[in-house]
Amino acid sequence: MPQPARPPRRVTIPDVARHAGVGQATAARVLGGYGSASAATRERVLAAAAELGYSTNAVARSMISGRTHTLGVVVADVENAYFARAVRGVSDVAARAGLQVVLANTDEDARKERAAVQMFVERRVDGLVVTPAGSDHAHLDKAIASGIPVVLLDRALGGAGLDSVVVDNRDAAQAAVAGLTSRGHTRIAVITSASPADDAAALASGADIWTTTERLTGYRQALRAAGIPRTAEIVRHTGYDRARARAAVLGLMTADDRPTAVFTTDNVATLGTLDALRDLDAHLPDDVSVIGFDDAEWATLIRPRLTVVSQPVQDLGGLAAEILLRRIDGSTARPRRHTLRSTYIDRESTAPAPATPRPLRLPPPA
Amino acid sequence: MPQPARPPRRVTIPDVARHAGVGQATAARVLGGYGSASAATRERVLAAAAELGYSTNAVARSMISGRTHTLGVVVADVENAYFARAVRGVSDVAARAGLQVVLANTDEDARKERAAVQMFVERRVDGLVVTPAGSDHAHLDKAIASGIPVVLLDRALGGAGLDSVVVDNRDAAQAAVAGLTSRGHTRIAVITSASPADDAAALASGADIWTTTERLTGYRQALRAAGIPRTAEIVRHTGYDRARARAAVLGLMTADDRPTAVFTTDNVATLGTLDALRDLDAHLPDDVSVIGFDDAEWATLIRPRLTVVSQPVQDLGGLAAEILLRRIDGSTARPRRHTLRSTYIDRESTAPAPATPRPLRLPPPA
DNA sequence: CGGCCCGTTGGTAACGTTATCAATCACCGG
DNA sequence: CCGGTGATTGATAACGTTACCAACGGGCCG
Repeated sequence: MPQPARPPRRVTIPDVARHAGVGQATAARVLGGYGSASAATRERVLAAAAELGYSTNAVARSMISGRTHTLGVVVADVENAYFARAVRGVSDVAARAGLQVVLANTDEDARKERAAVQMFVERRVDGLVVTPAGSDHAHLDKAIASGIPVVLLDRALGGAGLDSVVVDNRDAAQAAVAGLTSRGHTRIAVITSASPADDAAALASGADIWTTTERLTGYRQALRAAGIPRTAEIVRHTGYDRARARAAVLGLMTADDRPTAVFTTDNVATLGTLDALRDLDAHLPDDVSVIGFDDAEWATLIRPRLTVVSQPVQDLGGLAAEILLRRIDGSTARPRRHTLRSTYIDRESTAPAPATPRPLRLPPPA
Repeated sequence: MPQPARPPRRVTIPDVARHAGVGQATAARVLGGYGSASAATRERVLAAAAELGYSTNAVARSMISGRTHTLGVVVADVENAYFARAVRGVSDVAARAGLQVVLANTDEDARKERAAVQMFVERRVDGLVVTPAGSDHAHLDKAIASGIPVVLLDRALGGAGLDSVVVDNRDAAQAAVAGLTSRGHTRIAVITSASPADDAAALASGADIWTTTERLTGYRQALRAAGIPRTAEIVRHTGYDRARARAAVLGLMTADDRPTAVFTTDNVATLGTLDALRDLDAHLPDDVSVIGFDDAEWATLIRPRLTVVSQPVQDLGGLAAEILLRRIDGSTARPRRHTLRSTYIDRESTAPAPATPRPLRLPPPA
């Protein structure tokens, strides 16, 4: 009888109590591990429970305790290594506290995000980790209003009065790009998944909304600090799309006065950039220097090894979970932004700018 | 008031009913979307609900319906791209049916797996996708006995009478290795995460227990078919550990009569293998041919592009979810093993065996 | 020896839904 | 004008746990 024929009637506390010859409440106390019971009765109840194959109904327990021992996690896409690591970080800390993690993927779609958050509210998760896709946070406010603490991951949503866990995007990007300018690079391209609209908004308001716009700001600050004029900025918005990133770099590198360095603001952009440079037979780092944001398992596999800004992604997730646990415990500390340090890992993909950049051309298809 | 001061009393159906001036049952029918109600009352109730900010309590609903609209997924580690893709596959299909996914990582620890499964049973998930860490399945049988359908992912657990979703490991491995032997390779190493004990057991019994042992069997069959004696098999069991895989390949390649080809049975082994070959300054594919099991985003990034056996991992997860949905719907079809086809992607990392293999040495540290 | 405190025990009321069922009402055909 | 049919409505009983409270008995202090 390998798969369930029909949901068999489940053993409940009254069943166990009857079988053990004690009152319901007593059996409940023993099985629920609360209140008091003599050693003798405890043993009788436990024996009866084992004999009958009793298993706690966590749903009923949640119903009354108001706790589901569950954390909702809303990310763009678990398939992306970045989010996978973050989820793992949340999951580990949560598991240690006896909570489980429920997952939702949004694919950066604000509608899906709202639906997921609402579903989590209905499920009465104990806390919510969200990587917001849009700047609207009405749905998150509603969650909080209904008693569910929320922590933003990777993106801060300035002024929303929410806890958030992010890395020092601007400083890290600035330091990385400064390393490029100090080596004589003046034509430095940045490939980013930030949308042009967000970029423009950030630029106009002076306030950074997104992780990626923060990194762009860092890039711009570094250029300015090196005395490079604004007109020499080379920014390509390629969305969250490896092929578009490749195409953009291809275009950039085959034009006159091509960039001698590329800075990418996320892993997908990095992948697309390296695709293009490989296809162009570019020799890294002599022809082009590359710095990627976010480390990857393959970063040390390619030649030259990729220089990156490495983020403590798992810690980010872990910290988010810890903040949530504290809030669940009743903390009413003022919500704030928690910033973790990223580290610059200098490997082999940067070099001084070539005096006269070698022209790059796509070889004709064989 | 950014984070919840204190869990506010929640609006319930009786509240809405009172406010709308109708009976509880009527309000419940409207809000629950079942039974009948006149257009006028429906509107009144909905208005009252909106005004009061009512939100369904899914826990109470589950309590009575017996459905949690939740799937439990037990994997070794979401951080691993393979499992991340599988989880995504499950999640997508589940989401389309209105179910959410609860995640548990086991790190291949059978104890953690048992704990996770038990927790899922207590939570009354509607179904369970499990990547079993050990061959013991008592805990899974218990889940099924309690009415929760289970589908095994990636690993079949022969004879357990469970549904499982796997790829054609043996055939795919055999075909891949046969491609090597047909190109004149006779010294072909395999780097695997399978434990020596499991390998020996599989070899002795003739039955394959694990995905990885199946791939080993395919390797052995290919060698036999090519007339290569058993004594010429080169198998290294490196566990689930990139560094150990690297060390093993380092040892293998610097010995006399080194292998001219390496076949890896999983991505971690592939990574470690490529680490070693890069450190040895091996020239792929002339010095060594490499075939990896499981494709990766970086496989086309390295030079030469890596030849792999590609698995439809996301489909694997999706199919597992579909089977579960059918079982939840009441299907009592005989449990069986569902095998999906993997595809051999011939890229650039294989070549004919060199007549006289160039000796490989680790360059002295600079 | 009486009064009191405390560990133990069991009955029963929550928790917030859905399920069941009887009652009511309007409408229709005969 | 009456019996019947079907839609609409509301009271009330589940679901399986934990919370609450009163009752009981033994030991200890005064």
